[in-house]
Amino acid sequence: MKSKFNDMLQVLQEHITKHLGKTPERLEEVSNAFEPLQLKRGAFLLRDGEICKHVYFIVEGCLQVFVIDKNGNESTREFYTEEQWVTDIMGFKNQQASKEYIKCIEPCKLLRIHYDVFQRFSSDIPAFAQIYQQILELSYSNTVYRVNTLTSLDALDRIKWLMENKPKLMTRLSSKLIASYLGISPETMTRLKGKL
Amino acid sequence: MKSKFNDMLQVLQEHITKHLGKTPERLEEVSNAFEPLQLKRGAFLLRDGEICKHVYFIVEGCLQVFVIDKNGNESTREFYTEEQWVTDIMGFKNQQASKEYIKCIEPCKLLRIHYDVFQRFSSDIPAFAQIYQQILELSYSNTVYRVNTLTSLDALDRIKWLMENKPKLMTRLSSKLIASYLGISPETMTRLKGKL
DNA sequence: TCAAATCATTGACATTTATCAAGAGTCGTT
DNA sequence: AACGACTCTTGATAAATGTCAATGATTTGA
Repeated sequence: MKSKFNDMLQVLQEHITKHLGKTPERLEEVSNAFEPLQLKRGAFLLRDGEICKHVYFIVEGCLQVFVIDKNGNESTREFYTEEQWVTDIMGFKNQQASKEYIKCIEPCKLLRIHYDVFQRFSSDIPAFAQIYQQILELSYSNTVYRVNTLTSLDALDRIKWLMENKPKLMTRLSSKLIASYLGISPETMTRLKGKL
Repeated sequence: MKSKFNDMLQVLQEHITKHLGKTPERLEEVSNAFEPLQLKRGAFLLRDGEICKHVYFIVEGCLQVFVIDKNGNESTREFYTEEQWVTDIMGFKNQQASKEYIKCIEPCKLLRIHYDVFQRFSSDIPAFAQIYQQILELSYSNTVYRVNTLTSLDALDRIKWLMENKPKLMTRLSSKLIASYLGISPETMTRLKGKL
């Protein structure tokens, strides 16, 4: 369906324009380099050991990035939703095997750009490099906060932190997923919710 | 002492050249924008609530970046040593109050560059922007690993992880500091070391 | 080199959190 | 609408980790 694809591209274009503060040169060329992707709940974009070939832009839906520990439990590093960018950054940059999984936890509409094109745009189009750097800075900053909450807060305070800082995730996601994000078991999650 | 300052600048220049893969243009101009700094063990570069005005390059010594939790305990986000860059990235970029402390845990020789100069170089000198991006990617990647180890490993496995991945820190730092980095109490650290 | 401060270790105990199991509820798919 | 799969909750118990206190060792700065 051509019109749906165009709708998706428009979301991307507006996202880029908003973040850059102006309409960049070659916006059409850049957005046309993206490929649309519709995925069912449960589909994987990446598995442990695979090389991540794309950066994904989320038009609609929610993705979970996680690892699996020695007991087979999922530990979620991050959830990504509408108008966010997802990839395994170092695996992507160096084209090396990932240690993470990326999975759709809702039906998703995505746009993806291939490594080769990404690299070309990064060096050829300053506005593209600039957007990328902004995303990188924001991602880094989020992850820094995440480390600090994980090491300095107990389970109950981590739940409170999430409710205050990412309330939309709390309502959108299952308790089990939230628990895997906070580094606690689903049972503990249930019990602590009673103490709020 | 002029010659010591020159020695410090040379370390910086070699670091930049190595990471860029070539000697960049305007290297002298860039390195002369840095100010040398000698600090005693225990000195603070930044405290909670302050605005970080500089990016620091470590010529010699070790820095601790940490937060203080509600019980007054330090939680270390990261240690930085020779030839690494340190700042509170989002606070620096947006010139907003930091939530972290940055402290010398050894006598330190540092070079620092001021926010205004950093911004100017970032937009004027492509090689400078490129180095900055590399540092950002590496820092982000490290922090991602850190989140995954904190959520997916128990205390003993986190110690093992540190020994395998950052063995120099294990020998260089006190157990107390290591414990605050791993998110465990000093007593637990002592006990688990016996189980290795 | 010495005195003061900090650190590491150990024991006893408290607290937090995980694990296992079972039943009720919910959701998605057909 | 019904089936099956998954999720949530609760209880009982176990394991992991924290806290407090005391002692000896180590380090640091004067």
